[in-house]
Amino acid sequence: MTMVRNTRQRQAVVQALRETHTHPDAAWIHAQVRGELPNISLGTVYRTLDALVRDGVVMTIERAGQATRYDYKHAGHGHHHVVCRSCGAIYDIDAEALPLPALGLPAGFQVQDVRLEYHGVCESCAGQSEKRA
Amino acid sequence: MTMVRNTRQRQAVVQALRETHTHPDAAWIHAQVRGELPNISLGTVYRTLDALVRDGVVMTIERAGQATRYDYKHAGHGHHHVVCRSCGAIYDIDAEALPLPALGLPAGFQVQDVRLEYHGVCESCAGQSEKRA
DNA sequence: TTTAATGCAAACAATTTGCAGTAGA
DNA sequence: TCTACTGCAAATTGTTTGCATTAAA
Repeated sequence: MTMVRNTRQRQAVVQALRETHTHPDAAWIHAQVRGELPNISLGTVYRTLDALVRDGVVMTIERAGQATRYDYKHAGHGHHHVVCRSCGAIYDIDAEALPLPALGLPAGFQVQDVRLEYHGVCESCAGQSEKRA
Repeated sequence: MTMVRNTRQRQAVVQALRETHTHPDAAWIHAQVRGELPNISLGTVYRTLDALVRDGVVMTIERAGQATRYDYKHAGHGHHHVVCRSCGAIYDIDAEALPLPALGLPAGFQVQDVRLEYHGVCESCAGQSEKRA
């Protein structure tokens, strides 16, 4: 019943995510996609990204106040994230072994996404005491 | 040189965090602490929480758009979080073995916090298709 | 045709910030 | 005393939403 439409906007957002190896935010994706669809709205980008997250195609790195960063789940490339709290840089760590669903989950809980994040300060930020990003 | 003062506001925030076993947000903590310090501002609560996170005393569960939830790191109680994307409920999972810092971190990166989160839908939300929280 | 998805703009909500006054050390 | 911290209020900023319109199926 819930029918999903394969719109050009959705295609463009997915393509933009596939093509980058960074961890872009909604505004970056919006700017990117505008190259092809000049009238696409930021609202649509957000709605599309939400749908992709629900579908499990994309995962997020979320920080209070900061813009959410999106990460297309390329097949086979399981990885975790290293987040610099100072400059906001995000690095990938290949997931040798995924810390898959533990025992002890609440009864009936359906896991959609497992995220392992290392938060801290990157080398250059540790050197100088830099500002936020 | 950077001197930290042990103010009553800071004490009250820490105490409030210690006393609860939930994962409160800044507004809840603010309301709580007002019992003792009626004039404490929400801004101060935020600044204090930021400091506690920097000190490694408190960790956060962050969700875009949603209020950040704070979690006092009780000694010995290593645990991970299970987050319901629908109702926002947060459950704890005891950390049998902490997935400690992996090999493969960027050179010079100083890890301050490791977080393992299971995102998905809790049992009751899965039953009905409920709304966000 | 049918209705999910869009663009636009306004609305929201969480968080941050500037500044003058307060209170730890 | 000295200056980190506070309260207040205004300002930011990421994200969401209502609604009339458009375009997939």
